[in-house]
Amino acid sequence: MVFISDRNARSSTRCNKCPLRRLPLFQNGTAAEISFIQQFKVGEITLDSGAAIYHEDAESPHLFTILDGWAFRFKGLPDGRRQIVNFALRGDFIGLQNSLHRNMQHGVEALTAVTLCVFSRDRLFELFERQPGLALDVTWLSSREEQWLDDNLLAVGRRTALERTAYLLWSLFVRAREAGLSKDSDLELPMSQQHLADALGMSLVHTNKTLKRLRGTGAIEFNGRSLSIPDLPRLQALAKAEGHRPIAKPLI
Amino acid sequence: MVFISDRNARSSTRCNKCPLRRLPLFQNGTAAEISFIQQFKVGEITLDSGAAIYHEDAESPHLFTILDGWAFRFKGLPDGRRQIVNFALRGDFIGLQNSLHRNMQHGVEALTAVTLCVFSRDRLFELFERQPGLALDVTWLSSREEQWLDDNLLAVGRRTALERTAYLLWSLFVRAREAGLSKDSDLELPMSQQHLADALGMSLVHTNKTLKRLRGTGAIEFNGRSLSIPDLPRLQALAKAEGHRPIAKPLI
DNA sequence: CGCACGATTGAACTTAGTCAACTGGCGTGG
DNA sequence: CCACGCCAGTTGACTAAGTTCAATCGTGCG
Repeated sequence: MVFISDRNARSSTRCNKCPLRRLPLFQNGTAAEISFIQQFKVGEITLDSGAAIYHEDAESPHLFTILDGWAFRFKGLPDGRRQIVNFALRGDFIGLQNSLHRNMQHGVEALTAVTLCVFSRDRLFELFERQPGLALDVTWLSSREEQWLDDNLLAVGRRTALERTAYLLWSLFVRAREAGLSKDSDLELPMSQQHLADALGMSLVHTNKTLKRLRGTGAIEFNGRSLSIPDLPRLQALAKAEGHRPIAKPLI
Repeated sequence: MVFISDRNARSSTRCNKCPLRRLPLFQNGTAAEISFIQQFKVGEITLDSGAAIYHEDAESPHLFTILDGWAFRFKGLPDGRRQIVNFALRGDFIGLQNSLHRNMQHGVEALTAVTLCVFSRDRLFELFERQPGLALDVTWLSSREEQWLDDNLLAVGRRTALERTAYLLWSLFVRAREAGLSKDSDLELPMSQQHLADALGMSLVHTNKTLKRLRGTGAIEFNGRSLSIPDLPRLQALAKAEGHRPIAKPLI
């Protein structure tokens, strides 16, 4: 499924020149760490929109960091119902679960064309042995992902449709802005309303109507896939979201 | 808040004699690892049912493994709505998020009286430096917790009330059985219907009615807090759950 | 006994899902 | 160029699911 690009064909991004690390969102990392990450990196891969990064029940020998593009993680029920569990964008590390657990039972799909840094699962233990700081970073990332899931679970389980939709758009905007993907209060979202519905745990029709209602509040403008948020605090209030404190995250 | 028992007052359980490790659910661990865990362990603490293990916004210097009893992890909205994000029982490691992230934003509460092994957050890095195998175990546990959250999110977002309730009881039973807490097909559950409702993302009334409907299918018997599952595969089918493959987990 | 608390039930109401039709943009083949 | 079909988005009407309100039941306990 996953095709690893030939490193000789086109040289992949050097970790010490990684464009992501320049963002304030990410920690600097020591020279030794960056050099280790470079060795840990097996190559780079580009996938088209809609391609499977992980299949829902296959095992994978790779871990990835998203260098560019959007993806989403999902789980499905046998009859086709699907829940998008989280979105992932550049800088996000994915695949820990798939690598650590035989039966991963969740899929990851490219939402746009994506470029991924590819790491070898087999060398993960080596990373833990030789770079305890990086190992702690991996764990940090894992536990932050867990926090996101907590947030999403709270949203899906206890927020009303309007709050939940506001929350999703608010959190996507905040994350995208940190990743340098927004211009002022504008953001180009890559997902269809069906994707949003699958993330919200609502039907497509109801998602559509809720978006309309949300537009009606004036908190957002949203036509096609262009989101604009004239009053972020108000959207946050509608979402009943707590303030967001930016923290520099590790980048692997 | 948290009171650490005096190790001199009453000797705490020795890790090399930990009663949990005898369960097939847990990996054996090498002598060196167990001895390190013993040093990592600061003490033991017993809390009454209803006590806060972590507050919803305080920072804590400790990590815990549940030695005995049940707890639950939850997140709340300002107006009092609450989502139980997961239940935890003996052998479960809790607090990684709270220790790694300043603003943890979720609480953990004792559901029954609980006994906890207490670890010092400050020594976590030492663990990563000196015991890469244990560090990987910590990460493994974290990513498995993440998988549970994925499952719960799928359940809350996409399963019907009946499926979702069946799923919750099924997964609680399977986990409790592995932890040696069930007798045959019987299990004493420690939580009220309000707890179940908060975990299911449903109202108390609807939870009650759904439980009645579920009893009506004959898949479960459930009076008071005694759950009995005469036909586990049928409950699993009602829950639209995939089979469960038992895997020995690390114990820290 | 009276009270507290969790469980249970019925009824009215609100929210969300389903079905079905329609719109508008965009690309392709005639 | 234009007709056509496709697909995502939009809308209304109807149905199903879930919440809220309110009352009742049962048990354990001071």
